[in-house]
Amino acid sequence: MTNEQVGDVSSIQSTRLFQSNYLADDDRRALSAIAAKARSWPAHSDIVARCAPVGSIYVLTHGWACRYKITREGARQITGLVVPGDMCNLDSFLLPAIDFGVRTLTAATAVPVPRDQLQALAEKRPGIARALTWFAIVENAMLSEGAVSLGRQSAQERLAHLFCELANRLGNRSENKAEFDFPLTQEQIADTLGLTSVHVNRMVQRLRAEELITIRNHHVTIPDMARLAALGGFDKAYLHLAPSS
Amino acid sequence: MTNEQVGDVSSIQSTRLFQSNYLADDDRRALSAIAAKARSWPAHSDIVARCAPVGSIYVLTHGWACRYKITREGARQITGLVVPGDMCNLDSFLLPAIDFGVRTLTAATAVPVPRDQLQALAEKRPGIARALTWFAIVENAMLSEGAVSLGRQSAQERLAHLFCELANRLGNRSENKAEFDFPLTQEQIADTLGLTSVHVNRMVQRLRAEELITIRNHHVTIPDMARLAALGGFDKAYLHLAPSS
DNA sequence: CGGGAGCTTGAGGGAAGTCAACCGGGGTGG
DNA sequence: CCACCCCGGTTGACTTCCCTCAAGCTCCCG
Repeated sequence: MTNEQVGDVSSIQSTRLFQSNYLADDDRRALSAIAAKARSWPAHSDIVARCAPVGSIYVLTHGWACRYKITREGARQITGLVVPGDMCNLDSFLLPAIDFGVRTLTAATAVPVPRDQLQALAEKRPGIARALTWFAIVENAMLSEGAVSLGRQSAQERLAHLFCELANRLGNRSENKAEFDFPLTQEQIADTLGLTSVHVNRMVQRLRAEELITIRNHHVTIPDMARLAALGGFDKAYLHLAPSS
Repeated sequence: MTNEQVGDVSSIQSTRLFQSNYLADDDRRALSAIAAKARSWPAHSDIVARCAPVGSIYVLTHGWACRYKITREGARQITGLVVPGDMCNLDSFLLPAIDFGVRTLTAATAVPVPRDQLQALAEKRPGIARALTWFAIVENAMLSEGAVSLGRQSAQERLAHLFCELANRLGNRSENKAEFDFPLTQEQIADTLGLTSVHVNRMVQRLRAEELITIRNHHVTIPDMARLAALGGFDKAYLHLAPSS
């Protein structure tokens, strides 16, 4: 509930791309003009299948999704969580097929933006080109931080880091507290953090025992962001959020 | 030796950015015009310090470098290896300061491209804007693949994957064999793969024992790429190389 | 009320980490 | 020109974090 955007009409206007500082008003109008009709998916279905040709960039307006890859042995690694306002497959802007899949974690709605038209727009409107580059760079920064987490942090630290990141990305922090709807199962958390669901379970319990987080009804509460951030070695600088949040 | 580019004059012309298919001839001329004089660094020195303001993108022409972060506890994670032809800090195109450091691994030379001028160029020349976005997207793909490796592969698999990636990026494969100069210490490999140097040592020995790689005098030989790729679950698709290589 | 997905718990094992010592070669300085 | 030093590679013993397998539980939903 708390992180429902009131008045969200499932349109491109509610997305970070649209709200980018790099866009002028007529850039926004042009973008609105090429956005296709919003489409919805049930939970656990592919928005974009791995290596399939894709003609659109999907901008998520409702629900959660993830980018993921499957190893030969069948293990899954989630390489990025996609929350409302994010682009699912920015890479499709220049790549006709992407080597990862995008799958919904909940029922979700996304606005397709046709690649050809977006490319044409970027050609004529430097603001749009720059906004896209900006998002690619920020995605880069998140992946780099993820590499540090996967490579050099313990399971507990990774969990703390993940919850801190989401609290910031979802943007409903108030002072030192935060809470947000959180639809992931422990198995999906495991696939994000490079762990097993069993171990995630034990570590979540430990975080609970230390009163660092509460998870109930798919809703996370963080009573003391500073303490959780300290545990997870979290510094939001890499998210490059607008100063307001 | 084998991967020296003969005739490399330490200029921007030898870099992947310059050779991008997205650039027209006059884009290339404009790019050459704003590139500053090449600068050299000794081994193990910062090209860009973490969080320091940076006014240029550095395009590496000689030697190796890496992007890295240090955790609170002092552990290092290398988030990307930078080889000749690569950009060290593409992120600086839009970010006035980056939250990672770029450090040379060997003596190295790079060409600084002033950010302001590059931005102005991208504004007027869509080809340049698109080339930059392209590189950001490919960097993204490499980081995503790295996440899979860090999250879901064993030490041996990660090593095999790393050597396969480098063999492809350095572009001197011939049929099923590959060899290239490789300046990293085992500790630096460890920092790349999220391991310790002791464990890297043991696993490298195992790869050697199975005749999958030879390392001598900072030179790697891979007698059977297919076998190493199979071990590392490596598929070069994510590198989005030009079809020629 | 039954079924299933997801959470929880336990026992045991294995991959990788830690600590510590030794080796070996290339560079430096006396 | 040789001795020394230091960095990087190697090896061994021990530890620990996380995985695996397996079973039981809880809650939601039909």
